[in-house]
Amino acid sequence: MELASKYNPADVEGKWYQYWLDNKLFSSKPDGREPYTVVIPPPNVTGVLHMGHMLNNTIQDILVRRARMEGKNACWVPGTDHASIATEAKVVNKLAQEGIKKTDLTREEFLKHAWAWTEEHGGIILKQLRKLGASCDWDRTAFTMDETRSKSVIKVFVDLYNKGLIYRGVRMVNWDPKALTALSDEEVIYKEEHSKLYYLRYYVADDDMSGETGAEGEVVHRDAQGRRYAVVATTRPETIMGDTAMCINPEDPKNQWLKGKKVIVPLVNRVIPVIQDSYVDIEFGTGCLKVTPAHDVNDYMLGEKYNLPSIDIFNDNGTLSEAAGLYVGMDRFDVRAQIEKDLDAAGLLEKVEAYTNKVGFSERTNVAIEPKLSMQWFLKMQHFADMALPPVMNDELKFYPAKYKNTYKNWLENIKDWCISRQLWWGHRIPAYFLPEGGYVVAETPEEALKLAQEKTGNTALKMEDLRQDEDCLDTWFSSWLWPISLFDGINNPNNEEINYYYPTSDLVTGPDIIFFWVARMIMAGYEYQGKMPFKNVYFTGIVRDKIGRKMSKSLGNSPDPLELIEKYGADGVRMGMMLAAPAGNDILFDDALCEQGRNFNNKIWNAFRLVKGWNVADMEQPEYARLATEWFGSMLAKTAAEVNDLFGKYRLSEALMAVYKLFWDEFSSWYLEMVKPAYGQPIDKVTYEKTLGYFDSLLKLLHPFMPFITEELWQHIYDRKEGESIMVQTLNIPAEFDEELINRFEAVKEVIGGIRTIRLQKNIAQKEALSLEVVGESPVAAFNPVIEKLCNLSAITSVEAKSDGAAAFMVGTTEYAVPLGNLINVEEELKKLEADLKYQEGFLMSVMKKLSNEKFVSKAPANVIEMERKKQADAETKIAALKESISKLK
RNA sequence: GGGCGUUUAGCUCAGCUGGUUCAGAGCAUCUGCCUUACAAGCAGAGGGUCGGCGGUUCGAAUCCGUCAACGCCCACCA
Repeated sequence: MELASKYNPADVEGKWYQYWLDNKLFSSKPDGREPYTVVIPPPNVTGVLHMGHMLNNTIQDILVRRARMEGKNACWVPGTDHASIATEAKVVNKLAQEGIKKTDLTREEFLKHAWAWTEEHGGIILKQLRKLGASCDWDRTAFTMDETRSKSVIKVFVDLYNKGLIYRGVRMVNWDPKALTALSDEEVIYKEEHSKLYYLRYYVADDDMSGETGAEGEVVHRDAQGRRYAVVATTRPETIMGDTAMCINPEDPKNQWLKGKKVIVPLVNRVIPVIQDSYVDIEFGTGCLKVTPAHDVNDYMLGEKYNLPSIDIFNDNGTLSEAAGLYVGMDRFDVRAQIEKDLDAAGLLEKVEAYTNKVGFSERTNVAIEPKLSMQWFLKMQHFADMALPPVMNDELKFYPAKYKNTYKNWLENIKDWCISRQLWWGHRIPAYFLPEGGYVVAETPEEALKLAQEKTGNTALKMEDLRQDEDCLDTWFSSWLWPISLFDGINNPNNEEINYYYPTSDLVTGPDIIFFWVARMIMAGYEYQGKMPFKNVYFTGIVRDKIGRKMSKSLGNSPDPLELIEKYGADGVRMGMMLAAPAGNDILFDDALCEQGRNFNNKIWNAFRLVKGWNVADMEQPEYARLATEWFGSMLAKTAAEVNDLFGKYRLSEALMAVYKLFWDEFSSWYLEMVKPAYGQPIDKVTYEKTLGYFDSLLKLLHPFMPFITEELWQHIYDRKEGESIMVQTLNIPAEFDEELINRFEAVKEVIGGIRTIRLQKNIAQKEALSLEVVGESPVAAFNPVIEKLCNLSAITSVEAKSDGAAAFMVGTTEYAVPLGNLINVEEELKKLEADLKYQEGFLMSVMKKLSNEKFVSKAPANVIEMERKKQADAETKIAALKESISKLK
């Protein structure tokens, strides 16, 4: 086989992915093996792959492939999310470009467009995941709005309604004036905004102009005519048309004079009462608060408490309604600008200050949220929170990293009811049916609804057409929270074979940004509908940032196109690049250079393979150096495999990868292969060759979860494989035992070899020129002499009483080694080096002695620590003696 | 305003319940090599008073206190 000196991913990736598909290697069916299940966090159906997906799915694939190679029945279920609000927004935009307004369409017409859009753009992202090597069972591909999932959602809604956990009511909700829908609290993002604080004059109604100076501490404002007024500070002057009261703190000395008064809303000229409540902060602004029950959560609360009228001055799209009386039809922000001018002109604006406050924005449309009173459906959450908190806190269900337990706890302990209705069409329509004479019924199908309606009203003549189904649909997350169950049809078909086998799933890999949206709610649904946790472990990935720490975003243009990266570095290279930078829970600072490192590693593996496959095998005895090498590497491999195993158990994937990387590059390529490599043109013995292939095979298996493509390619060529065989379904069968002692001894051998190499480098002696090595006394690693001779091109290693004159010496442990160099040696340089070493050793000895002569140390420190110090002392003394001797000899 | 986390080499990070020369790894840098697997490589080397201060201890990167910087989450101050 002819092999290029560079690995070309494009030649192999497509081929092997197709091979895996053709041989159904990703598919999983329940059987007698232990299941390993992962459900994908479903990406938006019309989304495209970005770096966050790359990271997330690389991790999932690594875990899944690893589990598969551990002999488990691995099942990774893919799918997409209908992403109600995001997709509807896209469709609305697209229609708008074609000159079609959503409001001109019927629900059915709009949904037709939405489905067409979904079919056109849907699933692209899943195709892209294949390029990455994702080993999903594609036959199971699901969609949150496909038939099975939709039925599950409706069934759950009805069930929860019947359990009394879902209710309908008018509440203050987060209103998105662009998407024209209510949002849950979690969908609102608060951002700091530089705005203004407006101080407005509220004149006292029917003022008798009394109280000339006011009482102690009172602050009474008067205009030029002597009329009294209160000053109210607000960030939202455009809402004054909705004012139905002014509120002061009864304890506020400044405003005592306002008690029992009525004031006039500026411009509007409506007379409103002054109420008193301790909610008002005396210190803030003037201590006077305008109360707009329809447009502020706190004001709403005051309105309820004091039975104030509520005037909704906004239309759903954020323009002012007829009820406002002024500025009707204008946008809320235009009104703010205009009303400032008008108030000023009317002499009703006391002053304006710069002010920074937090404003809620819609997560999806990024417009400022308008608190709005409206009729919505809610899910009571306390019941769910009570179930979902303990298993996480007591680590039955583990979070990696564990710090997110705190976040989780905090949310659950302050849980609020979940607003689950959305004023959208793209989604699961709420199965509530309104009766002609008022009231409603909730049922899974219109037929059942009719039956219920007839029962409820006692009117058997009631027809289907008389019922009107609720127009709203459900929050997207109301379907996602069932994902681990609904994927196995556990809602519609409880206790079926699949749900019993695959549930609870094993690992969930997702971002901490959706811990409330999704993770927490899946845990709730899991306990409610399966009585069990939905997954055993949650691995929270970090956020992918660019190399200087900025979030990747379209507007910054700092987000690379994953597919271009794959083209440039190969899927394996990109996967490795992602993993090198991604310790669990830390944000990852992504840099192309990391993919380059991944690509280089691929190339290294490729070339090691070229070397090994290029050898000619001869029937000859195994040389001692090769025997030693194989023995050592066998241990090294086993040890690293155990380490990797441990790291996987802790979800420290980047460290696991690094361990394998070093094993392959340093131990296998730089040490092992160099040791067993026959001289140019010479054959290799059969035993060593077979061992080497075996090691290579093991290494490929260890690497496969991280780099599926190149490992498959080489695994297929390392031996002759049958059609249908694949590395991905092999089991990792690396022996568990290893000889730690052997590994340690070999570390000393490496030091000896390093010492000789350093001498060669310093003296500029070519590798071709053979040297000899003297060991003063017995070498503790004498058994490895054949290896040292080979790697250092030594003609001999001899044991001597005293090293010869003109030898460059070095120490490994307490043993001294020397390379005779004849006249090549530079006495002065050598002395300098030895003296520097001596100085260090003496200093070190001094610090050890200081400890040992400290009575408190000797009396309080544990015996083994003292023992260690004594050994340090002895070793240092030996070294010092040897160094001194070398120095005196040179002199 | 509350809570959590981070701070170790130029960069990204590891150092678990204090004690093997514990100050580490990868990358980057520097030096020497186109040695017939690989220059996307090989062989070497340099580089940090472990954020500051104080304390506990025979002994602190590690434990405690405090300060600082940064990051994240939660919260109704108009």
